[in-house]
Amino acid sequence: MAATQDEPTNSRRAELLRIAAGLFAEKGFKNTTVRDIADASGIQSGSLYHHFDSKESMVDEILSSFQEELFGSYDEILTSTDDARAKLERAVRVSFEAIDRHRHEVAIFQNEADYLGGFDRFAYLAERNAQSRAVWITLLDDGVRSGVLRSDLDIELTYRFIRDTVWVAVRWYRPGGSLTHSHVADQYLTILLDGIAHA
Amino acid sequence: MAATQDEPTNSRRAELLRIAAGLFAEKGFKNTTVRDIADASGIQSGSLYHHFDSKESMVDEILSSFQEELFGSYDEILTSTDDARAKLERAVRVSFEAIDRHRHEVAIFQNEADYLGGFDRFAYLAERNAQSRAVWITLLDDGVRSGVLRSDLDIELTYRFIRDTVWVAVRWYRPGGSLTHSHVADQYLTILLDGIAHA
DNA sequence: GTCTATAGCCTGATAGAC
DNA sequence: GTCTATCAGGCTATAGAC
Repeated sequence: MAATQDEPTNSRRAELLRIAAGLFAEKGFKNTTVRDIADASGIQSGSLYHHFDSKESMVDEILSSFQEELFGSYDEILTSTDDARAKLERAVRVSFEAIDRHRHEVAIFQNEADYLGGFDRFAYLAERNAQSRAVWITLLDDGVRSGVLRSDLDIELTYRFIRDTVWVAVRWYRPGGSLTHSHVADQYLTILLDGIAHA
Repeated sequence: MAATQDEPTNSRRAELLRIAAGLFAEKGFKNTTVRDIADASGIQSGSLYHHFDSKESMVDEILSSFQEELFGSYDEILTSTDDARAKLERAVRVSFEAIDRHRHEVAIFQNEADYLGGFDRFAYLAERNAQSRAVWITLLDDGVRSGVLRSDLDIELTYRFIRDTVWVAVRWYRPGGSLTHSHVADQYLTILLDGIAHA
């Protein structure tokens, strides 16, 4: 996992990571060259290595700091005193919010986790995946137990459907467009909880 | 779009495409080298060029022939005399069946369509995307009009949720595993139509 | 902190022998 | 139809000047 630095001379570094994240999200990690990143930053490729060890270090820092923030939000929900349905709704809303605020990071994780996960350095991605599964399964189990959710659900499949549908929205959601993240979350929760069939 | 050849001396070509499709699906198109494909086929990389013009031609042939088959199935559903709900269910089932029978092709389309779509040669991918949207929007509109589906749905968002959730299953579905494609389709249709909340 | 220059490797594709 | 050998270009990363 990447080291988190303090803030003094940090702004240039952060700016470069922001630019790299946009390119990684748009074109893919392997498909983005250090020259692409340098061009977009207005410097030469060699100069990037004054700031970062390697291209891998860049994506590592992008992903690990994002994950830290996201799982902080999940933990807050799990330890709250809300009922099962409210927790589930909050988890969905927090996820769409993350897409709104960190779409590059989400896209990179969605597209590259499988590939990067093959390297020792990125083993934490698989751990985060397991942690995320644990969060959703807990929420769903609580929902069924408390009678908020139908008891005939295949919990594992339901988890996969929710996870996939929520995160894959990063492919088309654009912050600042005509759709707000909360409208998308509203519509999604309506469909998820009550279905699309006429009652 | 790639030329479709007749069947006489075709089996070696088809075998090589099958191997390439597996690698493209697993590691990504850009990330799979012609040497990878050659190694997996037990030949040298130079020999591949006796069968194919380029790596691009290989993925072109893989994708275009798959799309042809898939859209044939959609057309059958659209022109059938089923009612709106049955058509929607059939479209979902046909899609999960496609994941079962052609998961490499589906995975490649899901992962690479954005990147490949940038080349003239792959412009048909965007057309197929628009065609697919037209199919689903038609089915949903018919559903609302005939009273089978709720009238307060945001049709465009509903379409995206269905499309995404169905196709993204290719990331975890494995043919021959403990889950059958029809079980997955059943569970998915239950959630989609009636929701996960206790009635 | 950025530049120029380049090492060392991997890539897609070609040419000609068998 | 497959092999060997190779070209030309692109890649990450490094070294040293400024």
